[in-house]
Amino acid sequence: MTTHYGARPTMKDVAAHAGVGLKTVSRVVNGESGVTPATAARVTAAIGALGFRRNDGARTLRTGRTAGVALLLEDIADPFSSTLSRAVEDVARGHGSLLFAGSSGENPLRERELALAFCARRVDGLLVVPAGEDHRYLLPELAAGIPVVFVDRPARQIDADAVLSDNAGGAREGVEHLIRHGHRRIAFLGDLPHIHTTAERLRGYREAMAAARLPVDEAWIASGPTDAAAVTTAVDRLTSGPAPVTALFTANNRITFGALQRLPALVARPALVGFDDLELAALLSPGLTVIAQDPAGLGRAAADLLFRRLDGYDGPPQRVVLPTRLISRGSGESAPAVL
Amino acid sequence: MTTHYGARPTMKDVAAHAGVGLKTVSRVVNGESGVTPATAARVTAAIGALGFRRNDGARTLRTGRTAGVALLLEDIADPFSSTLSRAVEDVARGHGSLLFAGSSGENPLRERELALAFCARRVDGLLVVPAGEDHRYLLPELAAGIPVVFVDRPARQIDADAVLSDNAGGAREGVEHLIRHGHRRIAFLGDLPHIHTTAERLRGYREAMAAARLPVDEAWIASGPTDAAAVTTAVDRLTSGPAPVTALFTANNRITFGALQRLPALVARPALVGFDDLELAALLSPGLTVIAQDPAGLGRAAADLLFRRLDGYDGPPQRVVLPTRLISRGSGESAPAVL
DNA sequence: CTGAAAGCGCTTACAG
DNA sequence: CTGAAAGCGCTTACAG
Repeated sequence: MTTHYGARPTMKDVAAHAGVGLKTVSRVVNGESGVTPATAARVTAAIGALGFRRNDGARTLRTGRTAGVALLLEDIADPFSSTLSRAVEDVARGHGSLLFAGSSGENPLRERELALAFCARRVDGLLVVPAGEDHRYLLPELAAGIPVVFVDRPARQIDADAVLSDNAGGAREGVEHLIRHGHRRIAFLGDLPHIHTTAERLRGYREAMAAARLPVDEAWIASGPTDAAAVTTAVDRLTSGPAPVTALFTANNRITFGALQRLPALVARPALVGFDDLELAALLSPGLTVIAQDPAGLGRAAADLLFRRLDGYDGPPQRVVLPTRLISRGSGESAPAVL
Repeated sequence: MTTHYGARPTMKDVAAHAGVGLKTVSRVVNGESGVTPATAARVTAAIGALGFRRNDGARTLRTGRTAGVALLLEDIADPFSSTLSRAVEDVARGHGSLLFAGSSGENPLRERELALAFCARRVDGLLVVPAGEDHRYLLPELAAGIPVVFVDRPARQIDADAVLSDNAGGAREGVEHLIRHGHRRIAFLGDLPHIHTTAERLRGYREAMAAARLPVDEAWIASGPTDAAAVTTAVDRLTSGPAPVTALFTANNRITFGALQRLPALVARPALVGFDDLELAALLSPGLTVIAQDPAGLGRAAADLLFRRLDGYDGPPQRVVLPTRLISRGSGESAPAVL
């Protein structure tokens, strides 16, 4: 090892060390044909001796392809996001591509900042679980040929590829399930109302209630922050008073989690169906009934679409919708405590 | 927008459009001083008109700093990994750095492949949850001044920074807890034995047993694959026969998860303490007693150390050990069913 | 089979 | 305050 601390050998150094031209080193490094075994051996030896590693940044500058894609999530620490992320990584790997990951934290400014930083790195493509309300800032990138696929929520103000869950259909199925078990007073607990998935799931809730000709008291709809304290407050309000609800539909995993924490403290435990599965759901008593999404499927479908675009597919923006799945485990099958 | 599909405007294009020199554009883009407001305005207008975005790859080539760090995990979909990842991301963000993430899948070849790919991108630094047995392949990178910090497990065959949990101490505390509640026949269920954390946790188990002068039957130690089927088999074997164990110490979250699935099927439910916390642990019946690690703390400490190195700190390789925490919730406090 | 020249899009040093 | 030249480490297109 003759490298100095902080200095990396370049192809030029390798060429000098091996006594060949720069282009010959390039050929060996890239496995191109047309180099005699003897020459190649000299180059290989020099590479080893100097600890040379090609600078892919320089390569990118010349070839234009980064071999990297970026994934923008709400929060990588959330199980939904991390499962999706892993699926994307696996697809990217199959295409020889590395993954940049960033968490927007549901902050539109941060989303934009991250997306543009990735674009400045000239990633080959972008996968975005959007937080923002306006994605026109991506127009120059799209015009420059960087494909962008939206995941979980569609783009706003621009027409772009999107891979989504059947949010309305899933919520409808969940609420129908509660109705089928005798519930008529059913609460909807959702995330912030402007979020696309919240709106869609609420739509599914309303559709199910309407289809069963059940009136909806607007007081049954709690859409807001999803921290434990907020959910506790909402659960307490909904399950108390003269005419409490007998069932809860919790519209995402954080809300379900919050509600589960609170339920044991209640006198009459309401039935519960949650949107999104939780890992230990089957081990609770009662088991947790959910509308399960397929985060890995979303990630795969989105990444597949992105790489098809990178391979030249040039059709109009697509919208892919993946089905959800009802999993009955007990919490959603109890009859109303009060009739 | 006058950009053509697939073509990105460069500083040269902006300069021509604004009727200024290249360097003036560079100054405006980078917010350097010494440009009249009028000139700056012309440049800014040209940037907007052309949809120009600086190519950070080209910038990197000249400056040598990538403003990106890489994080190599076992599996980003695992809650431990994803929480750690988010903490690293937050620290990186504070330093203006983006994050590359990759999952090695506990495969040494894949780890090496990913690490070298990140190095070829000339990331500023590397954070590694190692899967491999020999990290000498990183020597040229370290020599070139790329700092590498190992997380959760130390490097092998090289001397490098490492941020670890107190695995032996945590396991010892968990097993002592079971002993304190009357258990004498305690099983250890671990991951593959060659993994550093497995070995350390087993060491803690043996220390606790020895300190209490309890004999250890080697048949009580099951170290191997952590899939549900393997864990089920192990649990069944350990809890049956003429002299079953009365308590289980499950040495990571996947094993705890597998054991929890199986316990309801057993006649006599053994006590259980798991290493790593699970999200719904408090809602199970009985609640799950665990030795909790601090994955976010590990990520933060490792990232802090990495950025200190990037800021010039040049001390000898450090080893940081973070404490674990016993959380009693019920499953670890039941007395032996059989005495 | 081999290599010298030009250029990718920036920044660094320098000169006006 | 402004810009022309050189160069970062590679690959592309050519020539021998």
